[in-house]
Amino acid sequence: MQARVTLADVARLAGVSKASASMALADSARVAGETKERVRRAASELGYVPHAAAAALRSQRADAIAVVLPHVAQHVFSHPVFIDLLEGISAAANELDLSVMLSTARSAEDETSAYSRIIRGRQAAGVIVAAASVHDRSPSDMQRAGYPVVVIGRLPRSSAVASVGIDDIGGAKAVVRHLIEVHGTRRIGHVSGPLDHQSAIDKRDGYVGALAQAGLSMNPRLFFEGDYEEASGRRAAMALLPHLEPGDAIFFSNDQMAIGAMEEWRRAGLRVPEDVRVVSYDNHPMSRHASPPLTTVGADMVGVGDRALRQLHRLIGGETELAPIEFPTGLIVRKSCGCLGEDAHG
Amino acid sequence: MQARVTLADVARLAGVSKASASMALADSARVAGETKERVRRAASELGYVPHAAAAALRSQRADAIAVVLPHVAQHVFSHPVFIDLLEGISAAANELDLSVMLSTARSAEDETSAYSRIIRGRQAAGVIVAAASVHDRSPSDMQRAGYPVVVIGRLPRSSAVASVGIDDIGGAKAVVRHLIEVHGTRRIGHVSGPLDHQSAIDKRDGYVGALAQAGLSMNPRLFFEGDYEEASGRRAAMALLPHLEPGDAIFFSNDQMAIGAMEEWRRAGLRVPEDVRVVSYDNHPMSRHASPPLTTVGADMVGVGDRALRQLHRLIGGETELAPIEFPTGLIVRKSCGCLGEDAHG
DNA sequence: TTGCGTGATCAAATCGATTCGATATGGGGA
DNA sequence: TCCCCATATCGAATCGATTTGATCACGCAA
Repeated sequence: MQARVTLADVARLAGVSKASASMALADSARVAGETKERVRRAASELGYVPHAAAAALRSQRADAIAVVLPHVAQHVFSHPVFIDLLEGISAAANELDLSVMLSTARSAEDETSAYSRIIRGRQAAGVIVAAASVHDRSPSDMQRAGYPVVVIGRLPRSSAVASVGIDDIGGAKAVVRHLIEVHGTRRIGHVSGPLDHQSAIDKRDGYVGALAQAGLSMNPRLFFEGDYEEASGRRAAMALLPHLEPGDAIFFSNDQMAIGAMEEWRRAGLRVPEDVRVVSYDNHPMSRHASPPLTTVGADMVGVGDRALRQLHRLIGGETELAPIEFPTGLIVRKSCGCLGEDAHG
Repeated sequence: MQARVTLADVARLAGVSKASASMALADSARVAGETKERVRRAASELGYVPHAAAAALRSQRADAIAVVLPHVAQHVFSHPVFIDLLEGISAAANELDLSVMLSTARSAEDETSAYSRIIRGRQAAGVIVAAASVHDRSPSDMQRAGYPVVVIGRLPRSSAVASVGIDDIGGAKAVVRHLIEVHGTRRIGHVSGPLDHQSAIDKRDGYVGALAQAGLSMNPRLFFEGDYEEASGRRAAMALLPHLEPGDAIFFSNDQMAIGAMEEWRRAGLRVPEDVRVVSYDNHPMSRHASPPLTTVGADMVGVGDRALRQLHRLIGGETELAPIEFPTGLIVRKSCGCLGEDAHG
């Protein structure tokens, strides 16, 4: 392994002091333009790469941010959604010259220790927390302690933590309204996500709201609390089956549960959408290939990741009191609701 | 933000010097047991968390590793596969008290700069590179420069870089042999991945090998080089269509292309597996829900990630000349090959 | 010619932990 | 009683960059 090139080497080659070299590379106004040029040339000639730890130590700031995925979130974000988030975060981080640390915690203790190690050890200047449960106090604790935190997902209005979320209420409303207005459906059931998660709460609220606006009310027999996993969709399918009447529709709070349920129903001889209409949420890549292709609700998760990182960057930069950001959703109409126009190809 | 607790504070509370405190927390044999205990108590009482940058600077080693996903790999690993890898890496890293940095590069220049920033800046003690192209020199360059590198994916035998891969040759052979031996198929085509990637090369070689062993040879009209994306599966479907004869089979080198192709064929009135048998590779979650469910080849990608991290850890620890590791694959028989036994549920 | 102001450069302190040669302490043997 | 050795602890140097008060050089005005 070749010897490290240090700032002292660069300074020596450029014929200036370490101080000037450092300031030159930081493009400070205190050094003359000609000197800057000379230092920069020396640096690139030697292939100088600053030692991140040394810089971080002296300047007391890290050029990395952490993405924390609490274990409770592992199934809240579907894989593709999480990849999109990471992609958005990572691209924005590249642009802002920040490194991204990934921290997945498997248990609750791991979680606190991961938080501590990363934040208090100053490995990262701030944290993006993905999909915390509404009971999770860590984000607000950390924020109160003065650490920059951005939560991905909508937060209860009372929270003071910066967040970048999705308008799940609006998304759910839109897809339920589609059932009511386009298909004239009047009995609409719901398979929710785990109701200690804001996303699940919001989708349920949107669903209830859309019903109410149409003068309908929800039928408790057509409600099932799932956990976003496919298996719970299958369970929901069986639980709802005895109460389904011709022309009913079910709104699943994610695609995976809808897909599991549809397979279960097909096995039971039920046809979608002829016997029961189905709509869902997430626009998971799989939803396009389901049979029938799912009518669902999507959002720009890459954009969410991007904005989350930028918000965090502003917090790190000293800004405070950032208003929550909420991304809009888009209705993706396919066949499972009873619309025939679009093919799986679309 | 509360003031940082530093090692000096801990030492003061414990009534020892910084030196002893440091050695106590590192569980060194040079400090007495009773002292260790006192220091540990003081540390936990104050909530001491060591400053990672300071430790890294002095000891000249980082407690983080980097996962680099070159831009060329973005579509080589499907999302679920990549998530599994990350999960394995991340879990093992937690266990070994290492942090994980994620670096995705969008362009080739970004790539070198990302490598440099992370490695030469000593942010990470080593790197796991996912799915480099066979033309990518960076891994071996870095390895030659003395940096610990583990590549995920099989490498050409000549390479001296540590790797953790999948036995794609064996996997491809197994699934093609299934077509030959169980279904008696004699005309078997192949839609490969991009042939500058080892995984694509290996699957093609496995396919050719299985044919040869059965005394069959490949028909060039039934070959198509795709790029692992669904759209290229669709293109392959159209390109192969005119040359398909009843009873033919096509081996797709990943599930996404197979799914795209099957949809295209269905639209053209072709039935799978009645008119054309289909097998593929990856055991993507979607493959189970395809219609018909895909017969495919899977591997333990979480395990691969885990082993990759552990190999890297050994390299960092000074071991050298680690033999390449190759994970076995498993054949997952569903309906697309013509087998009827298993249902999508399985 | 001298003095002063300004912009460029420099030397030295600093960040927080680790490391190692030096020192203190205490017990056992002569 | 005295000395020596082993063991436990300590002081100070160190990692590499950043930062800031101090110094230097130079040009211009008096």
